[in-house]
Amino acid sequence: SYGSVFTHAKAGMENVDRERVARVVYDATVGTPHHENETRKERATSKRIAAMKAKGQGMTKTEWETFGRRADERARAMERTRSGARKWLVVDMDGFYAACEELYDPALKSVPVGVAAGPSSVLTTANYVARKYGVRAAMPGFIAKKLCPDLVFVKPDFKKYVKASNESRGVFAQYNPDYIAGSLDEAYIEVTEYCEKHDTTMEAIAEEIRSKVKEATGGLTCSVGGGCSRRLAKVCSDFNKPNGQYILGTTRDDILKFLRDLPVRKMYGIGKTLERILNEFDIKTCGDLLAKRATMLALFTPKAFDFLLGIALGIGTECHPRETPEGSGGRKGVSKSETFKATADKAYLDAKMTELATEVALECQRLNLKGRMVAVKLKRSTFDVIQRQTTLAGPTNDVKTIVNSALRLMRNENSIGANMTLRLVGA
DNA sequence: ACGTGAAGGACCC
DNA sequence: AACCAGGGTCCTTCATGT
Repeated sequence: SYGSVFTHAKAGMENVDRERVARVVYDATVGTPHHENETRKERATSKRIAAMKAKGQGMTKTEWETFGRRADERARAMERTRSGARKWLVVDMDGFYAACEELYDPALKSVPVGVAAGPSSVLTTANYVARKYGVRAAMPGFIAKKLCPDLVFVKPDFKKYVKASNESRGVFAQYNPDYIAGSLDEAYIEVTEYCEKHDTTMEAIAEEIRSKVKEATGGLTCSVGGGCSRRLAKVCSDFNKPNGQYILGTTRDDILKFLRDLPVRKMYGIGKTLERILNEFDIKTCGDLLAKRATMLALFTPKAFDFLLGIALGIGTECHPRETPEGSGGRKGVSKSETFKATADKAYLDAKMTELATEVALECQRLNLKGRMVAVKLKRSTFDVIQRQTTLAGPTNDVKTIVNSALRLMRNENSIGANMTLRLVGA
């Protein structure tokens, strides 16, 4: 199953020869430390699946019936919270970084483009020409080059992206200044009040936003999804990508029909691993998820069950995160990390860690934030990650305190495992 | 039984 | 020949103390 990250459907990749992509990825990576590490993680997942299956098989018929009744009860309880009253739009820019680069150099439009820091680092974005070859975001440059030898690499230039992002945000603010910026290229906008006040619809606003964003950015396109919750709007934003929109109805019937055949992998929060686990229990779509709710309740943790049931029913995330206790806090952390040619040189690693920890402290000062905990992240040449953390006496953003804590945490590890060869450090 | 800190991971863009 | 980011959030598990 290795490589499934790069073969699952993504906008603009419908006609890609997935077999070929899988083969090229495999041939290019088999035997590398990264591949070994992926295999290790897959084995851990296999073990987890085996434990879940054993637990399921060990349960009696009576126990299963109890889980069935309780799962039904949870579903009924969740149903009671269903409300189609809110109207959410999600705007997602199409191939954002690549599209920004094309704006400055239109010649790029007709050639395959990958935006990456270097030809061997991972792509942050691929334009739609490149996607035809199976090239996509998160793919290492050297594999992308194998799939598409003519691929043109462009280094990311965040000034361009911030500018375009601000231009698009000016449009979002017209509909709700309290929009949620998911990232530079994505926003959640609640338009319930706007629709009410201006007697309009999500469809009409989505059209407006798409044309205004194109205007404001000088030609960038975006896709818009709409629905009665952030979750549903988000999944809809991908439905007619690129340069399209899809507004889902807000009745229970509309939602369940939509979800019935929707692959679970499309939902925010379900990635490669969870997809694999669910597949093992014959769950491919959100409809399957609903049907197998008793299994979910029996085998997943309570939080995970609630999350999955919410997906299956299309309930949850109707409100702004600030309306919930958990979401009301601000920034949780500040970090800096860097990958380099793997080395065991202690002087080099110390210098790197000092540099990064200093940047973190300065960034905290700039943001007027203080931290109660310092953590370091070390990635070995074998790609396994070591994290070490320490709680401070009190909140601080003092450079010396943060640098010394980070160095102490790293040196501690270095003295235990002789010859630790690292390819990344971070604080 | 429960809160808390630490470590590891999954996931998102 | 070798080459797989960097910024985040959240959850789970385990050890530990009360």
